Amino acid sequence: MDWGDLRFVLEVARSGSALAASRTLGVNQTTVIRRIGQIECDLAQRLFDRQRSGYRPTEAGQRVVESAERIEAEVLALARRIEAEQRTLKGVVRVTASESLANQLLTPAAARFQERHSGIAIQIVSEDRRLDIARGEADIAVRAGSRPEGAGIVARRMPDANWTLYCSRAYAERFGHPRRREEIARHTIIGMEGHMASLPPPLWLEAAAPGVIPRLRSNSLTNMVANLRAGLGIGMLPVFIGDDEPELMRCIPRVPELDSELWLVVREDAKDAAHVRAAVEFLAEHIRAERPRLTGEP
Amino acid sequence: MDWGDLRFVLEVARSGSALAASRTLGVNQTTVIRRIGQIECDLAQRLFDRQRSGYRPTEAGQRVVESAERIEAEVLALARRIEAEQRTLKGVVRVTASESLANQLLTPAAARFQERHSGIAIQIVSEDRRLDIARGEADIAVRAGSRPEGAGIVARRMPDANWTLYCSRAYAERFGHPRRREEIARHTIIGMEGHMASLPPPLWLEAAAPGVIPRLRSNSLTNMVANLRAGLGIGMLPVFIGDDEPELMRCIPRVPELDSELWLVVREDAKDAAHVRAAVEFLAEHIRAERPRLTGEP
DNA sequence: GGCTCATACTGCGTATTTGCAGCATGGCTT
DNA sequence: AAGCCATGCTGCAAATACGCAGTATGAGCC
Repeated sequence: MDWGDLRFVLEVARSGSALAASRTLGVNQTTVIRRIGQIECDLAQRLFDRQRSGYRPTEAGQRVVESAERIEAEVLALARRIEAEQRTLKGVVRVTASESLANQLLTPAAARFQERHSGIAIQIVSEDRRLDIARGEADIAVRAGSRPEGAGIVARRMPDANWTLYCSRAYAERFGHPRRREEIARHTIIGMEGHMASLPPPLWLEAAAPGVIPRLRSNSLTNMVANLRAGLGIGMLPVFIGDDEPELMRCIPRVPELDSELWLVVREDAKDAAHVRAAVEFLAEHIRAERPRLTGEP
Repeated sequence: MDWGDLRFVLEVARSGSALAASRTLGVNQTTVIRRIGQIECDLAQRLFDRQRSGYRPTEAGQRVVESAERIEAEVLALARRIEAEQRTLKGVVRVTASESLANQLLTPAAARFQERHSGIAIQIVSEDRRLDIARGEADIAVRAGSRPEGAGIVARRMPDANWTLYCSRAYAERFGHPRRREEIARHTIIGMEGHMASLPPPLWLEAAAPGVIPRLRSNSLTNMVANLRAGLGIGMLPVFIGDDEPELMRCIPRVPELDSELWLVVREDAKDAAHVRAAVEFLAEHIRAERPRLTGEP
């Protein structure tokens, strides 16, 4: 039995058809069918029901898929570990954060860091999914929300990022804007979607207008900014983003409960490497220096 | 990166050379070298130090080997599960026990079981290592010792198997034989080795003759019987084995502390299948009927 | 110290695998 | 209802991997 065939089983189960699987695997569709046939022969066990609409895993096939998933996780973890090690050896530091945090905090910091440490290369990566630090997808991360848990990482608390309610100046002129929590329910609310919807500030906003279902939802802060600038309603933003937009204005005074924790996360394997250490210290210093912009206080 | 190459890495690390690995893998030695070269190229990472004496894993290679070991365990578990399921579907029951238990308990029971259930095939497997029931290497096991632990199995207590001290009649005529615990130290003791050495009866014997190092040790009960019959000394045996040997005789009266627990273990996945259930019930009944032979009491 | 054995590496012919193009069929949309 | 798209399957040629035989070199043994 060839271990490599498990990868074909996994991909066919995921795609639902041999043809679709062949594309992500980068091989011909006939090859996929042949490999599936091969492993079924090796195991003397039918793993897929052949249908005109594609390949559907049998009960036994489903169990094979589950094993293949665990194997894939192991292989990916291995590849990440090796890549991370090579990165370390080459003196490269990889930093990840959400798009807005990367733009507002990482990019300026990286530029200044380069002036001082020209020998250390910095890669800034902001992807939709949270990269797995412990597995070596990145060395450093800046994360909003509660303290990151998990083995293989070290987390350091940064200044909180305060959120508040924003609308465009045009919106305020036309409709007025809420000045207190009680007035929020009379306005058009732009909600949040996805993993950010569970952060305290968006929850606070929805609680302030009970029963009101937002007609519009953003799944990223960039999109929220665009919606607010278009005058589509009122919505929550971190002050370090909202205050940067001249077309936007704060609606309500600072609410301390709307502070969101900010954490600097370092991969434990990498934290003792000299160049990672240098980057972490610099970043921590830089973010602390940005405290006024983050908290919205002097 | 081809998952199958990990198997080559694993085997080369285990064998210490590409040539030796090629034999166990059933391929040519050049193929092994080429596949190792391939995965090293894919990972852009040297995994083995080439030496005249063979391939020795580098630090990175060692980590790859550890991942490959986990993958191998997953693959083996998968293969076992599938095989166990096919066995169930074909109505085959696989029973395992140590050699002596298999001969004394399983074989006679299987013969009588066949008379009643000719449609159910019974495989009796006795291997050196304990087969992994939970992973489907067998459906039923008879185990001596403390209650078997672990997920995926159900254990049922059987009558205890009593052990006592034996010697050959020839030995007794020539040297006399101990009649009480205190007289044991004056005789030649045949000890036990390996996993059986930790069973209570052998430990009791060694404790009875403190400081005496047995000149001879057996690693199986079959071998112990042979040694005793040759008159090489005195040694412990379960009474269901010792009493069956006309050339051997008990030295001391029954000692209740020398009871060894006996457990009937069933794989949880299989225990509800009709034919497995039938075999378990029959075996339990049979072993209970053998209680006099096991305990040495009427 | 010389011998044998095991090992890694190279060149070449073969065998296996893979890709490609074409065909048939069923579901989905218009 | 009819066309379109995606899918699975088959025959043939190319690409690729494989095995074999031979060479060189170091380790272990007598």
